Amino acid sequence: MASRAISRDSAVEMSRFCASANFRRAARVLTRHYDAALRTAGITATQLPLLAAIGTGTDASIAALAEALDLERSTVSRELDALHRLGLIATESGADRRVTALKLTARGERTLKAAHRAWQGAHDAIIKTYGRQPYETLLASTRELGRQVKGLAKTSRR
Amino acid sequence: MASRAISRDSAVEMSRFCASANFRRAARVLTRHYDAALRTAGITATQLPLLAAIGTGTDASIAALAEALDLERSTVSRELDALHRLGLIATESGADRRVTALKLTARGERTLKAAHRAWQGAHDAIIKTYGRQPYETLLASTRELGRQVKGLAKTSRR
DNA sequence: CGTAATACCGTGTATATACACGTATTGGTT
DNA sequence: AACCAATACGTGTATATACACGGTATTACG
Repeated sequence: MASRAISRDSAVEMSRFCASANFRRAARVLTRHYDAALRTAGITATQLPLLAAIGTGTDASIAALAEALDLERSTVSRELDALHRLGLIATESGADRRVTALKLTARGERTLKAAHRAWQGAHDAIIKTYGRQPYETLLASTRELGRQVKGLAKTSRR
Repeated sequence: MASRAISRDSAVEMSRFCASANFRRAARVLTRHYDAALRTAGITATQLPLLAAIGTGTDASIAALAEALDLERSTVSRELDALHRLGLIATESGADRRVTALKLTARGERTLKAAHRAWQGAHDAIIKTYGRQPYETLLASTRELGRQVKGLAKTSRR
């Protein structure tokens, strides 16, 4: 039947070219790779970007982290709960009592260092296989795509 | 303090170059983009690849889908539960009574068609902004990275 | 044949993520 | 000073994802 065939072609097209599907898939594979390496440090591949962002020393509020990482604020909120339970971060409330100022604890600093060693190994393995230059190109392109798609949402919302 | 500065540098390095962090982030942005478009079709950007894979007509078992999409079998299992509850797929058990043979229902076919229209809009918006050729290059590179990282896991497991 | 290895699958549990909604705080207007 | 819009945050609820574990069916092989 023709209609069945058309449906099949659409299915194949989406399977091959869907950006969401393909990037999610790559993200899953990569996350497993880093998770395996980070297990020794006691954190996950999802927690690392948050810990690292706080570790950069730049003023970190929940909203700022959400913006920097393209995460929902509520998601950041819950991730930070986990890091807090692990004793890796501390919260302070400054002048503006709405904002939660975040910083690493001593334990958080140590964990971040251990995580960096583990991360480096996982990273090097990828670079060795895929090549440094191609990797940097791919990373830059991926960032650019993200920026543009994010822009689409903003303009279409008007 | 030197140690503090080193920690900060590591943090910046990981924030910028971590493949997991960067690809997850892109995936989040992309998923929101497609989710918004797919809402009219009544499915999510995560369900679409599964529905599409089943819709290609190729023999689909849970293990086969997991392999094709780099998903855990248990995750596929639960996703399919959702699609089943929505009345979009049907399960049959064939000769080998271990495997669950999957196919779309009539409603599933209709939903897949509607989803394709919505998907096409979201896809076109991306292509128009990012460019067809660059997009295809980026997609191919992303797939290749995924393949290689997956390979790393296999060899290191020996 | 019968048993051991293997393959397919579901459930328990934990983390990751989003959206909708409500609450508290702040800054500017009248 | 009273008020209101904007800002920063948390909770409720649902989906997405993984790993560990256990159960059932199939295959391989001695």
